[in-house]
Amino acid sequence: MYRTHHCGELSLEHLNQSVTLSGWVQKNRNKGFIIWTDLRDRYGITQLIFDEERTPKVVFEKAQGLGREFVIQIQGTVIERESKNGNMSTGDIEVLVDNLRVLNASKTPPFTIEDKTDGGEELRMQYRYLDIRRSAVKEKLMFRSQVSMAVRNYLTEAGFIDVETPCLIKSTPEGARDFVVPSRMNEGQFYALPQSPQTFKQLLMVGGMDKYFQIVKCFRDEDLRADRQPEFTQIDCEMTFVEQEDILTQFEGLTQHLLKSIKGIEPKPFPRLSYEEAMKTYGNDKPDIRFGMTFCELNDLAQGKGFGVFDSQELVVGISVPQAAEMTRKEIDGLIDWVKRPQIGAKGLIWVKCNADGSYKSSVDKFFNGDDLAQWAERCNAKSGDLILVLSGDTRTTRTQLSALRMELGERLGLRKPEEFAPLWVTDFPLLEWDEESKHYHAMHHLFTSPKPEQLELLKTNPGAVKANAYDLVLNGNEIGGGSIRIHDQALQSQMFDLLGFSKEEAQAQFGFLMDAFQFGAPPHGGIAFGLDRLVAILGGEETIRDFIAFPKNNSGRDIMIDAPAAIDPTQLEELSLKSTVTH
RNA sequence: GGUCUGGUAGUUCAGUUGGUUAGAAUACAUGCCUGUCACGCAUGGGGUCGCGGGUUCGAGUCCCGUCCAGACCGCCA
Repeated sequence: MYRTHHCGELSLEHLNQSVTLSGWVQKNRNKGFIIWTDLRDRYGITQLIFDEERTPKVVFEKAQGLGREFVIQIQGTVIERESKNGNMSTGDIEVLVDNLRVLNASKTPPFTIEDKTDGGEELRMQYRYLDIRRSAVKEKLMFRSQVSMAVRNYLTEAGFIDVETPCLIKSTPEGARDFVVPSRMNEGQFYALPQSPQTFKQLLMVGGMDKYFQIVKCFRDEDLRADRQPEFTQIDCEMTFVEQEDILTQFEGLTQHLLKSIKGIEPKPFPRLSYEEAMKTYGNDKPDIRFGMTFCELNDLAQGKGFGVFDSQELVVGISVPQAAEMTRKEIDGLIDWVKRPQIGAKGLIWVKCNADGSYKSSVDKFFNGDDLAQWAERCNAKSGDLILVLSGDTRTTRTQLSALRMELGERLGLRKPEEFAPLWVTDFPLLEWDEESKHYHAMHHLFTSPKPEQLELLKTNPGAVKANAYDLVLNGNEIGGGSIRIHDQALQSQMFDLLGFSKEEAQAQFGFLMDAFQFGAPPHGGIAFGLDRLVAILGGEETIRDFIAFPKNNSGRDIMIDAPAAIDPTQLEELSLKSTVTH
């Protein structure tokens, strides 16, 4: 038997008991006459003691040879410490070792296995198995397991059935690029890995499963970010005989359950914003509503006063930054440079200081007098001591730019508090978006999203104005879930494919199976999918998902531990009917 | 596809206007140490300054290219 106890459980209750422990050597403190060894496993750390007088000589000598990360098994007696350590749960006791067995030696690890490791990102990824020994990573993985179990429990309780859908499916146009897998048995043909199990879950509804969920890997071959991996996990859900309201209620319930069971937050109804309101108020369809600085449009106040920059623009819009009037000229110039960076791309930034004495000082004093600026301040709900920042330009771009500025300032001013959670629904997304490049509409959510039923006529005359029964769940400025009521009518689905630029033949070839299914009594249905990695990271108070994934890929989509992707053997290529493109 | 930041000891980093033998901390090794827990003290080993080219009497430092990593924009229905 390798152990009678783990390394996190011994206390004064176990005094004088003989115990067997196994684990990793965290650290040796060798004082010559006495050696303390911290023994670590998943559960904690227990201090071992090797003593010149009390430990058998052979064992004491063997202990001299222990290095960091050696795997050992010891047998010994639990004794009370002479000097206790209040900082650790096992700090009252130590184990006086009688017997020591080295189960496996270890090379010196390339970085320290500690909470505050000295290891850089790349090194930690290369030796991820060592990184996982650190409580920082280990606890994130355990946290993820906790969230995922809470999701399963809630959905199972609510009558959802967990069904697995295939990973080897068919490549589809629209949306993200697919990862493809060559088929050996079908020469020249390829499977694709699913970007989501979308069509399958709809077919499960046609199959009468009523309520489905799956915690499932999805794959998208697109560029990565701190919150984006090429393979990621979705909580994928679908329900039959539901309207939008039913879905929102059900999954607001799930999210509240998670907030309550994981973070102890009492449930409150989630605010709802239409897409239009979100764009107008926050310039963003995934607003962080933990802080204010909402947009105030100033066109009527700022135009026609002789300031040419404003007069010619579609939108003049500002935010009021609380208590920022004290900013120095240099700091404000810093902000101006920040919005002028290519990533943001603003031409400039107008500022108005609302001074404590009630006066105003702005970068456009030549064009606007105190009364004008007072009106701006009133519109922006700016109080004395606040700083108003104004951008102008075409509506879409300007909103995006001001939103980026708002988020940056929220970050800098410490308003994006990780332990505060502000969920909301964003609803009434446009069904379609015009794409200049391809000269046709593409689906804003996805191909199977239902238009608002009352707007079916509008679909024929002005498709761009049609709203969808689509909704996103937003948490702290991140989209953590999105879904829609689906089309279940073959004719309407066909009309959509048409609008999206599919020919009848293409639609039949790509989605014939779905159109067929719709002709055999497809029920009304809808659903939602949550990004589990993101959800877990945000609940954990972070926005980088990487450490919540056991073996993540790097920025370039590589797994540097196993060194994938990699070239494959020419014979393997031949077997797959693929020609080698590598020339030697 | 693009923008920005970085690459110097096992590791994390410092390195001035270009100038002698490239430093610190930590890790590692050896010795000492009668209660450590970030133990302490002493000694020691450890460097192709990412790679290639250029400027210069002289390059870790300046220039060009390239590779790698990270953040972001595009992209991600």
